Amino acid sequence: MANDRPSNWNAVDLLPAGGLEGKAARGTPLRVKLGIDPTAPDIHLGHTVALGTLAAFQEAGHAAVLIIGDYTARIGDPSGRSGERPVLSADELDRNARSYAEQAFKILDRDRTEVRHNSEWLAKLDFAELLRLTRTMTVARMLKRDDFANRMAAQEPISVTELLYPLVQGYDSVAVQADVELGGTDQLYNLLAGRDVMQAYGLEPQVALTLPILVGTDGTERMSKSRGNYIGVAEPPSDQFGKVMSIPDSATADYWRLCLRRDPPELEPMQAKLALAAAIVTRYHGEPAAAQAEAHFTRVVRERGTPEDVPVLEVAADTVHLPEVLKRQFGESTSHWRRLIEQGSVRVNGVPATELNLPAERLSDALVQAGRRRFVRLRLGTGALEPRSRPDAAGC
RNA sequence: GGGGGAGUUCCCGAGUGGCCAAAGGGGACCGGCUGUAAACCGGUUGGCUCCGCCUUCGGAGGUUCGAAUCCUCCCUCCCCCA
Repeated sequence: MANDRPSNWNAVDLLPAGGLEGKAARGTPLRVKLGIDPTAPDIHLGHTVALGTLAAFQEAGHAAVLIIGDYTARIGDPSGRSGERPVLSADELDRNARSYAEQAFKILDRDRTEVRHNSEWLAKLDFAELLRLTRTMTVARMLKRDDFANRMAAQEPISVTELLYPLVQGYDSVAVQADVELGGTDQLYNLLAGRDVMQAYGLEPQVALTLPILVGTDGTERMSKSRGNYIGVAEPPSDQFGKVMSIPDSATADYWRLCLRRDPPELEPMQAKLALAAAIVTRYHGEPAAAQAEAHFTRVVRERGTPEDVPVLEVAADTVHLPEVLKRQFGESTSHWRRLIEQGSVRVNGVPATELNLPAERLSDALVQAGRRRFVRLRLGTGALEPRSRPDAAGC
């Protein structure tokens, strides 16, 4: 049936040829593995490409095995890396692991997903077993892969631990007896190494299915938290909407296919992107939230209006130092806000601010806008702006 | 174990005694324009009680009127030979 066709899986590679059909012919549900290392607290749309395919296998009646790489994260996957990954603390990894699984269920069917943490078997792996594992691979084969070859050429460090990564990932496949493993195209090497490891352990090698890499909001680099070009599945609706709108037009079609597993609609670029943003927000927050996010976008970004909900900040009755107020509300430094005020991009009640201090009489209920999208309403109160204001009773 | 090289502001990367808060690029932010938080063009990009002051160039000392730049020791990393 149509569901079993690779086109439905967004697959780039499906190796070996015919392998999947062969396994499917057994008639029993396949065990489809996807591993995610909890290196950051949130899942973003980049992760959802493979998760979506895993969900598609689920729908087709196969078994989804989601591996939270709480142990492999300690090694650091070298795939696509130009340098070593920073190692997170055990606490952080635990926290991340929890939120990962939770967020993954926005895509997967919770009741039909087998979630495993690879610490379950890797923590018990003893040295003899590790040695057995390392004999399945040669250094020459390892160093042939692009990531390492490039780093060698650039005289950059490669740790022995990193070399171990593909083997350990392969060991995961042994542990869960995977029939198929999913991963981005950058995972091809690891997925194939898994085949060798399985064979060495007397198992039928898994089928490797690779998926396209989703570009981030910049439209060129792969989506990743560390590059700051990501759209998180747990982000607030209006942020998701805005971020989707910020992707280049050229990326919209891919987003439709990879994030939503749908064909892009035949619309003008702007309309297609608006529809995409709405569809993505709907998926993760529901339709009402999507409608609100779109309204917010239209109002604030397209029409340059004021949002419906503006946060209120209490300030003391003394003259208010604008940079300090902005720093309080939005972070950054007072120097940063000074610069923006100089550039005329901070408005008080719609008028560009020319002075740094705001006299008390102009302060009451003042709407302060910093740049296009940041707003705060000031309200007189006891909220003393340290350190320049003295403790006074006048405020009450 | 021996020899060589490197650590600069968010990132990459110039800078080898004062003209350095430190070139250039990337990123980010702001502005213009626009169909968007796209594209394109322009500006900004250490901090502060901000036209002056303070803190930065792996760390700690030292030389000097003055050091990212010179000296000493230490830490980290890379390469080559073994």
